[in-house]
Amino acid sequence: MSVVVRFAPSPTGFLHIGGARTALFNWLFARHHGGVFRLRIEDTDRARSTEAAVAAIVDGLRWLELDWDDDIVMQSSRAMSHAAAARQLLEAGHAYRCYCTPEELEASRVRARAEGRTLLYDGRCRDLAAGDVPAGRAPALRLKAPREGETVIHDRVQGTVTVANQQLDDLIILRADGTPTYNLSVVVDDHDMAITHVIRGDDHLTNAFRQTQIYRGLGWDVPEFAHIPLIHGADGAKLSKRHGALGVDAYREMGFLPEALRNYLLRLGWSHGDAETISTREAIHWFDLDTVGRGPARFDMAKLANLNGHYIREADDLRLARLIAPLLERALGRPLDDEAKDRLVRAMPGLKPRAKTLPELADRAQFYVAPRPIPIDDKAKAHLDEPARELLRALPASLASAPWTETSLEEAIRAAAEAKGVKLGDVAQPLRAALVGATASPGIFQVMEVLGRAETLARIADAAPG
RNA sequence: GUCCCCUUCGUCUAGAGGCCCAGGACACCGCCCUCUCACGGCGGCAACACCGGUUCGAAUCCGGUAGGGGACGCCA
Repeated sequence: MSVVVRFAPSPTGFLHIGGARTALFNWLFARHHGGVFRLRIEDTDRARSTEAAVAAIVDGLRWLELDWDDDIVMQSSRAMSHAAAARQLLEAGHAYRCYCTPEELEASRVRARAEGRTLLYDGRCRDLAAGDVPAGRAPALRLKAPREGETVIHDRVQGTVTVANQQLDDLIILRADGTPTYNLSVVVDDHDMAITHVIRGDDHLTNAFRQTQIYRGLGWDVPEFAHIPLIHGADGAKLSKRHGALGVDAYREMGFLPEALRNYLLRLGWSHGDAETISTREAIHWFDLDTVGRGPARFDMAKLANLNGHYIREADDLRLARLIAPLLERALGRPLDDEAKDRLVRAMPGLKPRAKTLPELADRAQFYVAPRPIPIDDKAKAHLDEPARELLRALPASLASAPWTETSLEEAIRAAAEAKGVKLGDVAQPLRAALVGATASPGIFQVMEVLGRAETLARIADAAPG
């Protein structure tokens, strides 16, 4: 059987991190099985759905490089099919009209809660006699759910889960205004889109039972379900929007690479032996539902940062230079010229192992492209006392005949230090202070090579005039 | 309240009766490398929620307890 899966977010905000993981799992499952990954926007809540949110979701998926197949399906465009299914259910006797008002229903829920009773709908409109139908009220349509027996789902992640039908009430499938509700829309759309596997968050597990009843009422095959555990915050509570869950755009702005976020999300609730850094190729090759864990996982920013550091080190120099250029331009308040951009690319090998995020990388790179005289922080200034400046003033002469490469510069400066009877560090730290303006940086000889002879000598002269 | 699910180091996890007085990764600590800071290498700290049972033998199977989570909308 060929696999067809979907990611079906509701456009009420950004693509949050839990949704991103759901999308990733669906995408990996489809790619692993050579199947189809579709995107459906569940925009039937007209009040809360926005076009901006649709754009944010699409942007988020694109940034994560989770490409979908076929056109995006807007759920709102499928109202006719939903209504037809509702009609079919009504005609087959699997649904009935309910005249209770939302206010009445809410009131009985409040009462039930206060009295410690079940909050389920009691089905009072199920067998309404024609004479008892309230006049002038538009009815909602409810599913006539089985009252006895049990409903069982065979979940690819959660296993076989059974619920007594007494625990499942008659859910509304069509609102009084004729629009379909979530559970009906999902079933009809998944059926029409030929979805074979429904992979979604754990919070939908109870919906799976109700949806199973709808499938049965419609006489359709039930797809396979896989309910993956939710991601929790550091405090162990559900990582929800109101709990400060962030959108993937926020992670992007924090300077995480998409491949790092993908790898991190993948390892949350899924594993392949001891594998930690997993390429997308490997992920597609290895991923399957049966190895997804059952317990919720807590989000750990430190581990994400570590993984991001790994992917920064692996990333292409030009790509990284392009990613941080805008950050540097903002910090410097002016555009970078070609020489500066080129310097950034050549500096990247030395910069990469020293940053875990893009802003950090930009920060560490700034001295390479800052205009002279470069600012020197207090700790660096401490390395520029008079004896140190004296050492610096002698350097240009020692460097005069050295080819401007990292290795020859190192040779020349080591020789100069030895001749003066000082340790290499006694020269290197003042030099670092002069060239970088700070006490930490990539190897100082590499810094010199990247800066070039003219810029290096000029910065030395700035720090040790005379 | 009712129903469902979950429970291995602080965190993510390996583990599917003997390979486990529990392995890896992050974080933390120490050492090494070293011109600084990182990276890297080496080492350390640290967990089978609890109680019963089954078995020659249990992290792994069964039961209970405790804790955590999710769901109960004319939201999705």
